[in-house]
Amino acid sequence: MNKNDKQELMINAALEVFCEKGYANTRMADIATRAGVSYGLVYHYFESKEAFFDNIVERWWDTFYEILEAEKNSSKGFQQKLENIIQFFLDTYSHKFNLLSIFVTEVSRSSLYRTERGLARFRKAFALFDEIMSKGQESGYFRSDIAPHYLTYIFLGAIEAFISVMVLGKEELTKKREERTINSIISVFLCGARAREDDSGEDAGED
Amino acid sequence: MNKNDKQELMINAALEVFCEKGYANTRMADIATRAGVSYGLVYHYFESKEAFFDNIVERWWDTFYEILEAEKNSSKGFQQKLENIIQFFLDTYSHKFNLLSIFVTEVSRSSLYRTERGLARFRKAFALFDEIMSKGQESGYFRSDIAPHYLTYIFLGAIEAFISVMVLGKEELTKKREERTINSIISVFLCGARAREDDSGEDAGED
Amino acid sequence: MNKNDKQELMINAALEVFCEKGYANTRMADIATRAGVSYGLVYHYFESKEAFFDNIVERWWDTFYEILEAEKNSSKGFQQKLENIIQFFLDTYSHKFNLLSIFVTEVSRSSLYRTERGLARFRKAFALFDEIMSKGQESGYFRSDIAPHYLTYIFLGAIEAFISVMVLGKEELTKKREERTINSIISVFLCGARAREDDSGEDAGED
Amino acid sequence: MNKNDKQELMINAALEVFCEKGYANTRMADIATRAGVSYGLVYHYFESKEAFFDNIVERWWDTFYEILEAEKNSSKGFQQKLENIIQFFLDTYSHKFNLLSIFVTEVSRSSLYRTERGLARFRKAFALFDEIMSKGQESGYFRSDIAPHYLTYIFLGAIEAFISVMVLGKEELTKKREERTINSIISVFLCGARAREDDSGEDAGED
DNA sequence: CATGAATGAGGGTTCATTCAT
DNA sequence: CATGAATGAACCCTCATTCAT
Repeated sequence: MNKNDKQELMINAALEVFCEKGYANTRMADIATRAGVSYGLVYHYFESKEAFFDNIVERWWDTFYEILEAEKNSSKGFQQKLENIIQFFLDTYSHKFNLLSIFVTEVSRSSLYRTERGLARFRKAFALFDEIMSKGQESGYFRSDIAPHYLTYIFLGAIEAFISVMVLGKEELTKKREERTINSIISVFLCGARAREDDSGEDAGED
Repeated sequence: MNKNDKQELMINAALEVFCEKGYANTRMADIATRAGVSYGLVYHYFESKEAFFDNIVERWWDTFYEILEAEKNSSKGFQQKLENIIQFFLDTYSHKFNLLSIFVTEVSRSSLYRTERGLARFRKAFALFDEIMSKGQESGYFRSDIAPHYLTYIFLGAIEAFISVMVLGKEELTKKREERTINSIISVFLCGARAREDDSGEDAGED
Repeated sequence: MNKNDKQELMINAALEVFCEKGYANTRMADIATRAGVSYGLVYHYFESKEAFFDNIVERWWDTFYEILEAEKNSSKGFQQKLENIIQFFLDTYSHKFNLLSIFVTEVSRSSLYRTERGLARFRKAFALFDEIMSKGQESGYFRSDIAPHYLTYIFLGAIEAFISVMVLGKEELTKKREERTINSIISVFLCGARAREDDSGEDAGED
Repeated sequence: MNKNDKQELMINAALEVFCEKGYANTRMADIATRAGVSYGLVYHYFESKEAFFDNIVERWWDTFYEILEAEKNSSKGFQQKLENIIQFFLDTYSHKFNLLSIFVTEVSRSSLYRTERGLARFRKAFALFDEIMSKGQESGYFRSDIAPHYLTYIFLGAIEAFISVMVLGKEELTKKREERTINSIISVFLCGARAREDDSGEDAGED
């Protein structure tokens, strides 16, 4: 078993334990035990508990930045971009539940995020998102009477609420539910929650 | 100084310290020192650190339930109800910043609330909100093709995002900003983020 | 309610609580609560927890000294003296269970009995007992080839074993059991546990 | 220094400190200091203060059970069995004074042993002893008109009284004193404290 | 690299005792 | 006398981190 294998083992163990018990209630010993490695070995790979946690969290942010960057630069329509971003969260929920759970329950709370570094991560994500929103406004797709970062708050806040509820309830995510989630967020975000004159219950079509 | 005064002193001290350092990094001694009382006295009034924190958190929930209950039963229009709820958060931000900050960074989504009791509090709030949304659908105000709790998620998620950003940035809340926040959330939630046919880009400055 | 009433209330409460929970696990607050008096009042009557306990224990010793003194000076036969002493323990078991229980489970163990004062109490009781045994030897009733304090140890040790078992088992003490206990101890102490030549399985207790 | 050495070091330190100060007045720090190890190491080997103490106490009981079992099964005469048991206590007094002292002052009759587990240990010892006494009765060696467990109480009570006095007085145990102790207990237990007809230190009828 | 024994600063909690009212 | 709020020294236990092997 080489270096990377062990490290991977520990990271997966950490994801599990941090997710189950939360950062504060997780002991380094728990991670070592779960990973099936010796106690002290954890410190060969990770500087400290905080650094370990940070390492994990950073992976989340990097993938998030990546998707945002990709969507920002993609030539797809704006609705598609937004759908893709929601889909990213749903995929993460399905395939990396622990990671997303940690993000939802620990990240904004962690003392890590009382640091300048933590805040910077949020800002970076928001900034990327703002660019998408701005472009959408410039292109005439989004209304321009709302500041782009306000649009960001509303859209991301909505996603986070859905994800939080799912995570806290450990709810199963079916294909059907995925669709409903995406459609609901997209439809309300784009067209609003008001009943329309001609409302007949149809879907929000666009692009 | 009577019993309630001392208790109030401690609660205010706790609000400050929990807000500044977070639950995990707050020592009971910090609270006692900040309150200007002796170490042991804290335990005269509060069973334990957790019970103390819970006591504080419960106050938040109770005021939240209260406003939700009030709006649910009020005969005002639905837009007004939603505006009042946002206003409640903004008022809390202005006048009870510490409390709201604790809610945002420690309670909402926190692993502290993986307990049945914590989840029950969320459920109760969501249930109250769902009733408002359902009524709005029944009355034809809100569109009916979206599940009422989905509307809840989107609306509350949006608010929470705004509040979180404000809290993390310790941003000052001017009257003007209050208005813009309310208008943005309400407007997007009700009418959507899409540019309208007759949209001419006016209104609501960015910044 | 006058001073002595309150004091009596507290002493009875203390007997109960010390007996139930042991010295170390008894809080002054427990005693006050049990006695139905206010927290601080205990300190008007008793210097400290240790002094309180000591006060209670002293009562035990004083009654014990009294009976020993009485039996020492009585003109009754030696067997009768011994029976009376056993009877004293059994009566105390019946009527002052808590007191005897505390003696059995706490006194020899207490840090109070690592003090010179505590040891002095034991010595005083042993000294009184030794006098009885010595007189019995002088009078030819007890064998003289065993040091009188050795006789004391054996006799008191036997009693204490019976009492300890009863206390730990919270066993009920019937009249019949009292008799059997007295007869057994007396009979074995006086005549030994060996089967006698003419042993035919008859009851314990000569005379 | 290997694992067992350290553990042994701590156990010996604990025996000393528990013996000197009693369970309640012993701090884990005392044990660590006495053993010359760091504070935290104690918890590396022992779950808790109580578990540590229990571990020590269990060793006592196990050696006691062992000797009782051995004597129960031995083919020696009953007097020899009883002598061996007394000898066991005296040997323990000489070579493991701390252990015996802890047993006498902290365990036997202690409220620590109000637990079912503690009582079970007593019962097991008594049961083993009862078997010896019963066999002695069946074989015609002991009188049969006394319940075997009553014989047990008297014999063990006598031993415990001797040991307690020795422990509390920290008395030195010479070979001569050992003999006298054994002879006294055995002689009185088997033959009684009454002066015999043919006693040459005799007489003076009484009663 | 790997192991797990060793360290020790902290922090929550208890509770005997004091004291103002 | 009575009350119970107030004090603060202990003390158990945890656990991140270090280090000898």
